[in-house]
Amino acid sequence: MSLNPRAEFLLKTLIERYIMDGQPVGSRTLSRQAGLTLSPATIRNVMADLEELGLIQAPHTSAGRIPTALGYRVFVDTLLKVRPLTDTDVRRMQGEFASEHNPQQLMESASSLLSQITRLAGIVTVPRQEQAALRQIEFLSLSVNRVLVILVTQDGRVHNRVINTDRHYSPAELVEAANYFNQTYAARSLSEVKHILLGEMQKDSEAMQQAMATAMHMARSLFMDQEDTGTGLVVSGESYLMGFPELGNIDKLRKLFDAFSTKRDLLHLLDQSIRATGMQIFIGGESGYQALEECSVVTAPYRVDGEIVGTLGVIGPTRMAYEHVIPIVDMTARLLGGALSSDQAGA
Amino acid sequence: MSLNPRAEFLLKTLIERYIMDGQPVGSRTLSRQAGLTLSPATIRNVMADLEELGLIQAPHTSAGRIPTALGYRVFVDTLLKVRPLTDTDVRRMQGEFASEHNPQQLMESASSLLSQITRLAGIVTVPRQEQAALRQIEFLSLSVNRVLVILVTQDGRVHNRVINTDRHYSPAELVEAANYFNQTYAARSLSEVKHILLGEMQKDSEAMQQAMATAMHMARSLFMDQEDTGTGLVVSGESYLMGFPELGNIDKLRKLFDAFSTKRDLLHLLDQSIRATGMQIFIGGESGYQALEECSVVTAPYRVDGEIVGTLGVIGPTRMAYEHVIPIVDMTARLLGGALSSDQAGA
DNA sequence: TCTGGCACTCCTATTCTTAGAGTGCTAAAC
DNA sequence: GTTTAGCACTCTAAGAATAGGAGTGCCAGA
Repeated sequence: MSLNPRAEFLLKTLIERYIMDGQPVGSRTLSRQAGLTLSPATIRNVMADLEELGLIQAPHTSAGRIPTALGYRVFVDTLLKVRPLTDTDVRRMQGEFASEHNPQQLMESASSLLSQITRLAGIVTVPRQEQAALRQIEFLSLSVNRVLVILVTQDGRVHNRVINTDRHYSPAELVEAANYFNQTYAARSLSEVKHILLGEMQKDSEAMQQAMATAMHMARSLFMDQEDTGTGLVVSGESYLMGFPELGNIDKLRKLFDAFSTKRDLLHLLDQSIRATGMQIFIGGESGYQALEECSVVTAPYRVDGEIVGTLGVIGPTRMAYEHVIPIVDMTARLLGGALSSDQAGA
Repeated sequence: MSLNPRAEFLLKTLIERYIMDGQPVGSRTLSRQAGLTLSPATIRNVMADLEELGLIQAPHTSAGRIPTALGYRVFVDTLLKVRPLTDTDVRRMQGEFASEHNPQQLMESASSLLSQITRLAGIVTVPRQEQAALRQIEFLSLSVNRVLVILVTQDGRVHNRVINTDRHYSPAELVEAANYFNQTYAARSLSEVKHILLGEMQKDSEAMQQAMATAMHMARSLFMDQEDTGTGLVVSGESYLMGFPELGNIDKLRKLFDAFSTKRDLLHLLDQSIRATGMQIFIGGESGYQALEECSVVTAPYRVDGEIVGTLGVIGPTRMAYEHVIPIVDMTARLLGGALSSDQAGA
């Protein structure tokens, strides 16, 4: 695909214009917008070329042109110059995070910050419990045969789970078991712990000391019993999406909202992007999910102490102001990561 | 307002018909629907009377009639015969609750059950922490000056809060403090505890024994620091609302969704209904919230061990199938209450 | 008190028309 | 060779006109 500079410039201008007002862009408009001393006729020739290349298309014979998904792709990958955030912006965003310490709330702040600034739907994946490292575990006797397990992970989140036991455990037993657990498994990831436990449990339980046996028993109920309860996804500002005419069709909106409700598809998509180390942009159908047909998703992973633990980003119509959105998503990822890390370091 | 039986019957039939297909009902249609041997002309006379009374209205000169809010009110209060749920239905609903024990998940099940069955938006208020009685409290040292407080309320919910302390507390101190707390305040409501604490703290702290002092210190941070974190409202199935043509206007939908997002107004409304002991139905503007303009809200409080602790219900267009919705909301409230109570009793 | 009939109103859907925007092509100008 | 002006053509969006239909209110007679 060889584009001469003029064609590139015109493509860029056309897309920027289209992002601005959502109307198909005609040759006359473009010739004015571009600021070049070229007549509409010349522009038309270039536009015909761009159409040939599949970068733009005409909704119908006598409308202007709109970018195709491929056009956006080229735009985003090679033509777009993001404008860095001003210091004021950064400080304002920092302010939003400064007041929070609770990890869950930090994620909610991040999500609502994203949606408020970009006026799109903000999404933040909560770190997978599996990947999080264990910091501390405690067992509390709730009643005769119910034990509350409190599990604190390295990222500072606290998880509760009530497990039903088949006999009564005394508080002393539970404390001992927790101590054993904390000594043996601290700083390992939960999936690792699970794995080791599976091995340990093969061994003859007769040989176990009491604390260890109790711990094993708790662990079995804890890890084998059930999946993580949370949906692992924080979403805010969905209703902003209703403002966009290209999503005006109730049916499309509905699909989108169902995706937010079920959250499964979204999590899938975001799981993909957690593997990438940097910003990712899914344009239109690229994501492979029907509900996101006319939407783009801009994501960035965030790190806690250097380790990627989750992803955040926004969902909006393909026609979104990428040059604004991208630095905001990027900065939010940094800030959230920073807040979670320092939060932890400061502990 | 004196309605003769025939007029009542016709009003009932008209509303039922309108709820069915959403079209204004004309005299001819009504005369057929009602199954009475009355000519359309006669019906028209009756309809004119009903219009005079403000129970129905004509959208324009030559359309049929549709019910007014007042009409719905009369319908719901005096004409409606709810059809009880079949045993099969009840059993199926019970099934949904049987698999869950965690209170938070029970509420989510209730909400999604409501929305799935009624195809409207389901809402469940989480019991206010303030009202819940304290069952157990524990303090866990997370790091030098951070303590994790675990608070278990009578309804079985577990709350975490991390508090920053100004000095380090040893595990032993924390255990002692927790013991003191549990002995002194168990089974009192959180607001009561807060109140008592305020009193205690007036006393000369010199006179306090160590455990008590530590407990007081924790308590101050715990209760004075911050509001409850959760939004206290579980919502599901919002997207069902997009299917209704009367909410087809994107702007109206948007308002509604914003109400779901902010949740404050909804909580207000539901707070009202928590004071009523039985089912409540808000029709259209009655609720006083603009976002609920063309919506009705059907709510029922649910009880845990005889005590009303929260409300649940559905939100849908005024034209909803009340005779279906009402028993479902009622039953869900019973089941949720039951599940939470027995869950507790069985502990 | 109920009913049939009739004139009237208003909405809805359809068709037709028009104005405007934009294109592609060709031939001339640079 | 590239750019431009001109022109015929296409398609849409919006408005005007029209017809059909549903439903009403009222009156007079059963």
